[in-house]
Amino acid sequence: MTEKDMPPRPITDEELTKRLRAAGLRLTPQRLAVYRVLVNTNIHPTAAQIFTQLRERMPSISQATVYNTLQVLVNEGLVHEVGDAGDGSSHYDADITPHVNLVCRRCQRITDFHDPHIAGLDQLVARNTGYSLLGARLVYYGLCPGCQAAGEKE
Amino acid sequence: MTEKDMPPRPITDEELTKRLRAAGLRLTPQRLAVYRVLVNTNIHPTAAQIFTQLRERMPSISQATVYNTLQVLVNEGLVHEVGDAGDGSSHYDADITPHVNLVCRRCQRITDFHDPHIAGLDQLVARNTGYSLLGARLVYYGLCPGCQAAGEKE
DNA sequence: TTTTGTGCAAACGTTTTGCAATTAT
DNA sequence: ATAATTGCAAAACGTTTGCACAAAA
Repeated sequence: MTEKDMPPRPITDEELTKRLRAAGLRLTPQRLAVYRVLVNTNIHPTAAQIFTQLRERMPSISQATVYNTLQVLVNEGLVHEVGDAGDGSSHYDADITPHVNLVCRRCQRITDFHDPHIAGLDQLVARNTGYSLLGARLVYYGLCPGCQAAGEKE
Repeated sequence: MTEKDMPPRPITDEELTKRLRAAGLRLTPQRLAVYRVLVNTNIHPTAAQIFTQLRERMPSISQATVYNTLQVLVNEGLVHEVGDAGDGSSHYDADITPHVNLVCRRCQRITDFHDPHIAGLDQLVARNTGYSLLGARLVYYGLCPGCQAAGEKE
């Protein structure tokens, strides 16, 4: 078993708190909750999905707070905005390492693809364009393997 | 003078018509006009910008037609949707060759960056994810050289 | 105590839709 | 002829904002 197959060490609230503080943000229960949802999911949720999920355990939270908080987290670089996945609303990702997002046009699911070459692209762009880069949004659209198989049957 | 420095051969209506027909689309003056605007600009306009520009020479065109047409062109793969550039609306690009879009967070301008490695990334993703790819949206955010210089003065 | 964030509701701007008239094939 | 596209207006949708109150520093 190699390292990449190991289950990820769960990220503690302590760690998340540290990151929020390091970004110069005030620590509110809402902020921590939004960030925690995003860190512990792999579905790349929308603001509305985060709001719905949080409301169960935090019934007083408002939609505006979720939107505002996401804006703050994105501004501080703690979270990436993946953008629209074809459903009209923006999706978010707490994985801020260089990687590609894959959007399936059929099942609308978003997955990650990590590869060392992607950091290389970042460097290539920075070196050749003169931009000082603040972030990237690398998204491919297509049909995931499952939906390709399903498509053949119909 | 190398080929990449040569002025691009202007794209004729004939050529655009051929592409629309090849995609199985009916040829309407509105469709050709929207496509022509997109092919002949490098500003990666929004639907609203295209609408405003077209209205000068085609006063009867409606906003809905521009939106519908863009949807059709994107669906047929003739045009790429770059997405939101931080201004709340979606930008479009008639250059469908593999390339990166650079969005300046300060002046909001979008430019293209072409490099052979980008087609390589497409292949890498296709090979390693099992997706059948339909399109890509590769966007970097940052400060363009001009805005970096301007920023230092303020 | 001062500053920042929250929650609510209303507002905003972009994009989509229903439908009758028009146009492309 | 018939099937698709247009234009208009209205609607829908995601997102943002103003403001009074609450909470964090």
